[in-house]
Amino acid sequence: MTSADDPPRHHHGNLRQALVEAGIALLKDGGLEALSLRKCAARAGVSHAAPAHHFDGVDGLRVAIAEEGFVRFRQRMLDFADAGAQTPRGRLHGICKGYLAFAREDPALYDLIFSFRATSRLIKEVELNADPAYQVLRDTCAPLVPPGTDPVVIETQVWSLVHGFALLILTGRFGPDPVPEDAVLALLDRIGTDP
Amino acid sequence: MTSADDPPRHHHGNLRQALVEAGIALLKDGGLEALSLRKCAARAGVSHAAPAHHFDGVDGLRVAIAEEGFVRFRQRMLDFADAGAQTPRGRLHGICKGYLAFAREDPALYDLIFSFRATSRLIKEVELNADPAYQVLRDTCAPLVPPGTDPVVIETQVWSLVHGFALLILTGRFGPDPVPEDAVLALLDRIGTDP
DNA sequence: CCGCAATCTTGACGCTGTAAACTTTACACT
DNA sequence: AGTGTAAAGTTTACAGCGTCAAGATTGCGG
Repeated sequence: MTSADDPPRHHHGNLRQALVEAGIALLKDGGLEALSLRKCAARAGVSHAAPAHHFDGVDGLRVAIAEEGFVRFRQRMLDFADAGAQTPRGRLHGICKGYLAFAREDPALYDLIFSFRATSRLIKEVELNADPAYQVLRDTCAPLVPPGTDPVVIETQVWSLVHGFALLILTGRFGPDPVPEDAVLALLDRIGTDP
Repeated sequence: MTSADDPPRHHHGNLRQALVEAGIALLKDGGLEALSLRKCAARAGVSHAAPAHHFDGVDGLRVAIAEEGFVRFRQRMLDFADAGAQTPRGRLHGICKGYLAFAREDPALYDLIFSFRATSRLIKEVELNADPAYQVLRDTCAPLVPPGTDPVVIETQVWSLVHGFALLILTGRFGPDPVPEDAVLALLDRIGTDP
């Protein structure tokens, strides 16, 4: 358990970080299936077994990459929220646009961070890393929750809508046609309002 | 069935179908990562290279399993739609419940059919197999499209919402808590209505 | 200065997908 | 009926993968 500001310790400067970045690069130009321990090791200039000293197998590497992925995911949402209108609705539009931007800019990394299933033994650790990103969504939804309504209702509606839309884009459902993003934003605007 | 010491048969009754079913069984009890050509072959009682005569590599097998998966997916939606109230809203509730039922009953198969990305060279073939299932959703949405509205808007809203919710369930986002399905159905009921 | 633990390397094993060469079966044609 | 050919299945082989064990290297604390 090394903290972030430890000085570079042994042979390689910071192999763990180098391996994570190598993995992110592999994802970016080869998709989910291109990610492998041996290729990360090769890209970092170390032997194929070196990563074993930093991660618990390939699953450990995937968790570590997801940790970094969630950091970037959260930042992308905040970037867009801060850039738009500083109203509750404005910020909600922002995080949704950031959500979609991240999915489009780095689809394989997006796939990776959402590739862990409830049945996985890793899910607890992943959720810990994911929580700061989810908190951004919760905080943005909070001002829009009508009195007497469970916040989970609003969060689930927003989240399902945007997450589903992002996945449909990634699966190519809309082809080369202009993506009906306005349809999603229109429905988003009705969440939390009185019918 | 063949007994143990039969000479090698060079014509399996319908090996292709047997391999697809073996693959679906593998998915069901081992998840996406448990699927392999060699295990399918072993389960079908055939040598490891036999599948090559029926599928174009492991990707071909995945496409073939997805084809069968979409058939079952479509049927599950129709089952639920036919079982509920025979009104436009009633049928919409039905297909959404069927959608979620399928995802919960066979999560790995659900993962598989939505695992193909827009950048894949297989996407055209997969979309062809997927279209009958998507058509069910389009047909169900059709009566709910307000005059002057592009049907794609309504379809995208319904689809994004339900697809996103199904994925969030699979990723374990709601934990062992009762899943806020009512929240999604409530928003679903507002799609296609005047604000 | 010495010992030790962390780090990295090498080598090996089993599993995977894939290709090539071979054998057996089914069927169409003369 | 006999034959030739294509389809279907087997065997063998090879490269890439994750993983483990054992050995080498490094840096730090006693």
